[in-house]
Amino acid sequence: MKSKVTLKQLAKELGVSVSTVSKALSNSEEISTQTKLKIKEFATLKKYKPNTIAKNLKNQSSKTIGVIIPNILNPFFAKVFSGIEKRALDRGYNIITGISNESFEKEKQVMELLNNGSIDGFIVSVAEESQTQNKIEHFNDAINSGTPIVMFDRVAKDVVCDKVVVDDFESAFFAATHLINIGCKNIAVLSTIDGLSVGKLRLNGYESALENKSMPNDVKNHIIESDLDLFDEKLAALLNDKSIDGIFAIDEHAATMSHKTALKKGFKIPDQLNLIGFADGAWSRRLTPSLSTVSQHAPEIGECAANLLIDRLEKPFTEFPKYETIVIKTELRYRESTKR
Amino acid sequence: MKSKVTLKQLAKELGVSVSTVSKALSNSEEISTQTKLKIKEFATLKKYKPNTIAKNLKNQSSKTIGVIIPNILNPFFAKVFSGIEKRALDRGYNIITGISNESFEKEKQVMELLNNGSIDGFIVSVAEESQTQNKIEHFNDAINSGTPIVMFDRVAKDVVCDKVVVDDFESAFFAATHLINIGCKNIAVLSTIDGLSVGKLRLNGYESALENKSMPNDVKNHIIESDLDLFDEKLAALLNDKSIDGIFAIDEHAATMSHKTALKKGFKIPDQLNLIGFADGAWSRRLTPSLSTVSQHAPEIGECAANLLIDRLEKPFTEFPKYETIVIKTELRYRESTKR
DNA sequence: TTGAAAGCGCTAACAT
DNA sequence: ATGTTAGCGCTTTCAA
Repeated sequence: MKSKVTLKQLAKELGVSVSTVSKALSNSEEISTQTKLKIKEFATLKKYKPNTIAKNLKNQSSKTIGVIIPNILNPFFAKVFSGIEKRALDRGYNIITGISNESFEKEKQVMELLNNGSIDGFIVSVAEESQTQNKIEHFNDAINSGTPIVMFDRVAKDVVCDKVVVDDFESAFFAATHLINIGCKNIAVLSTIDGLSVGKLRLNGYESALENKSMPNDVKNHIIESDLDLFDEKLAALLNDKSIDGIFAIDEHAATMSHKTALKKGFKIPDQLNLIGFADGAWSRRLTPSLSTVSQHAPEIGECAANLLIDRLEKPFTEFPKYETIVIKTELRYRESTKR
Repeated sequence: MKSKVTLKQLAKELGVSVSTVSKALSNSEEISTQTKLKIKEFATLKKYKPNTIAKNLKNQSSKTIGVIIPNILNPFFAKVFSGIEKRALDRGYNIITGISNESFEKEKQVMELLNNGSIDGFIVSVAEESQTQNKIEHFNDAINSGTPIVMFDRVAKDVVCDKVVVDDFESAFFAATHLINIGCKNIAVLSTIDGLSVGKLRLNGYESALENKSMPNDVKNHIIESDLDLFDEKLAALLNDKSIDGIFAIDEHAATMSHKTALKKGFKIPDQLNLIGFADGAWSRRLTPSLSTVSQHAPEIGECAANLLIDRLEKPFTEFPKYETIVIKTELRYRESTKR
């Protein structure tokens, strides 16, 4: 049953030394063509598979990347994850996954668990708790122990490492400007993620857009509330005001709930009310009317992060580390929830 | 920078032997309390972390599970995945992830890549291509090489291993019966996954429900079409028939599209048309009206699969392997798309 | 061209 | 109570 063939066994059965087999299989010049041939044939016959763990121990590297994300059910992270996986596999790396569930403790626990030879580097999107409380020692610990980190989307500004982000400010600015351009006079902005860096940036982008167009930035049109039940209540109250003609939703929950609540309150979308949200899931297309969104090119973010990390891993240590922050452009997807 | 402390270093600096340090850190009875204390203190001071790779090589086990899923963007798989991750972490295992993208080649490639000591066992949901073409050698290869597999949801019936499935037949039977009970006379059934085992079972369940209630099983009300564009066309054509008063959607695409198309065609849901679909994503709640679904308890499936695998891994080889197939019960979630 | 031997970091049986 | 030694599977220098 357990058949695991080793170099040693091959060597014994062939009557040669272990090192000869090793060299032959790695196509070394030192070995004669015939022995190489013979050994290789025998190895395939025996279904020999080199044991990666042993190889890794030898090389002091695992060819594995630890990916730590807050929540795999969030389609944005799921998409980034696929991007990472794809790129990593292409470049010969495996992915070990940890899900922080937005918890600092879990994030820290998983990172410590993995940072012991299991992985060569981390790709991380910071847990909400770590970000709001600015807990970053565990990141610095990893970096100081020689394990590079690439952060994406939710980035800790005080950690010095490579980063991949989206132009949150600009895309919010652009989206809000679009609402103004199609004629909205009374735009509401909704956020349940003001604790996160990206949430703040998006809100700022919205405010700048209003200012830029000399529109009043009326705080009664703001719902900034991270308690989701409370958020839903406030939203229902706000939408009793039928003069609201535009909504900019900064996160998925806000986008979903404003779509649902507006329909329930009898708004015609997009005739009376135009709706744009930050969203990545397929569900934004599935809604009726479908939702216009700011798309973050999640798969590219993942591929980019994987490239950054692997580049750094494969760069000799002598080269001076210049950390980069790469900004991925977003795209406004015009669907049925906004007027043309 | 690269600080990686080893047992050897600790031993040297403390002037004791490597094995003393090893034993002390693993709290061996053999070592005196004071030396243990001294060594432990020093180890924490030096931030010693045992190298898992070395430990794994020694133990001939990696405490890692390879999870191969067709598509992480599918919320069902994402949920199962979280379940696996949660359970595995609790039981001290890591997860290495491979995404097959429904491709047989990729599935095979990833499995071969990992089955070399990197992982102790696999949890797999079979790629569509492997399932439709019944390609299963790569599974048997893994099993024969001593690596156990647990399959979930999409299961290869000819592979002998532990399995976790949902009672697809019964849940479809139950859902269709519910449609009949609330008064539907002219029910359509929609599937884009008739190539998959689960698709066939669900269709059978639907048919049995009709038969059981002596309803005509009219094939013109069937759309069984895996080409999605073609499916959408056929669906639009079908819904010109305003006498359709119930839809049973066997997969996510069918559920989504029937909701969207029915609204577009002017059906009042649920007054004129009752809709039930197999679905797991949060999006089914987000639709207006929200979608009644057959929920598959995805996280439990994941936890169950992880438990099965780890149980088998930790069972001594002497015990005779009795393979199990565990059936997880589904649940019908009544939402706004069906009459009460 | 081939083989012997050391070593990656750790554990554990076996001395002392 | 502590140390010596061998070995997990592989690579790689060095010797033959």
